[in-house]
Amino acid sequence: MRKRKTQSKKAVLECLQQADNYGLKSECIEGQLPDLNRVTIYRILQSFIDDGIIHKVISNDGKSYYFKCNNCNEVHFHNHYHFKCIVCGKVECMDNEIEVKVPVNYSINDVNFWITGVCSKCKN
Amino acid sequence: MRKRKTQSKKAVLECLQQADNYGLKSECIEGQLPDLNRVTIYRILQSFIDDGIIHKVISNDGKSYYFKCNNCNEVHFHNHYHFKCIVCGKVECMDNEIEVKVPVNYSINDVNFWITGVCSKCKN
DNA sequence: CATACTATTGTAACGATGTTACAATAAGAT
DNA sequence: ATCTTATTGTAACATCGTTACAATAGTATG
Repeated sequence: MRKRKTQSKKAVLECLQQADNYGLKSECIEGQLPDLNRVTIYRILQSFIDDGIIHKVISNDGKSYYFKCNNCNEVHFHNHYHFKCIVCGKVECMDNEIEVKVPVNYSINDVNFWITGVCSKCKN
Repeated sequence: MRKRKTQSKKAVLECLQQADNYGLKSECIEGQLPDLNRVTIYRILQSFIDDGIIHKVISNDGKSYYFKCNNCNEVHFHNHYHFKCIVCGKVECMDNEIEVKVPVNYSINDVNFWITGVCSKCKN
């Protein structure tokens, strides 16, 4: 028998889908699904990552954010950045590509770019 | 009375200076200075940050790395990246600047760029 | 539908990283 | 040499995440 479709997984996935291109902290999912155990949420998130449904990015404050994958069908190489607004606290997955150059004989496996600032909605 | 020069601070600073442009984890400093208390090391590092002598960058695995400041005399705005080698595990502060563009009406306060890969020393 | 198998979940405990409170120690001004 | 207080050590706590194990619930089969 393989993976099962459970109420818990469905609920977590809905949370992530509603967040759109905004990332969610595990803590935030806990808040939205108080009936689900903390450990269960971590396990479900990890299983989604294994399935390639979501990806996890660690922010510049050391906390994990989970994103529903939209455009990264096959490859999970992200040469774009994530933006965290210091006013509303929301984290956005930005499409803008970033050109990356490393010295000769250095090779790249993965990148993790964070920009902190104020988003357009909070700028007035 | 102001800040005092202590043996402990001297020892921690030496660790950081020896590391050159490589960053150190608090854990690593603990290993090099077993006589110093864990809490003391955290406090000394924080005081160095307050003094502008070092800066702290959180890596893409969520761990803190501490760097002795070399070129960032006044401003601590880092639009360069940090490179972590997946073979030797060392973290380097890279000089290469990265051009950052954000959408209209977004403003930047800080950036945190990490690249994971293999450094030239580990490539063979 | 009833049953059996086992993936999933809840509970408790642990581990790693970092912080706080408070008493003991030591830097340095007098 | 003494006194003030910044610094340190100890213990405890906080957060985020993981592990072990028993209880629960999907789902494949009769």
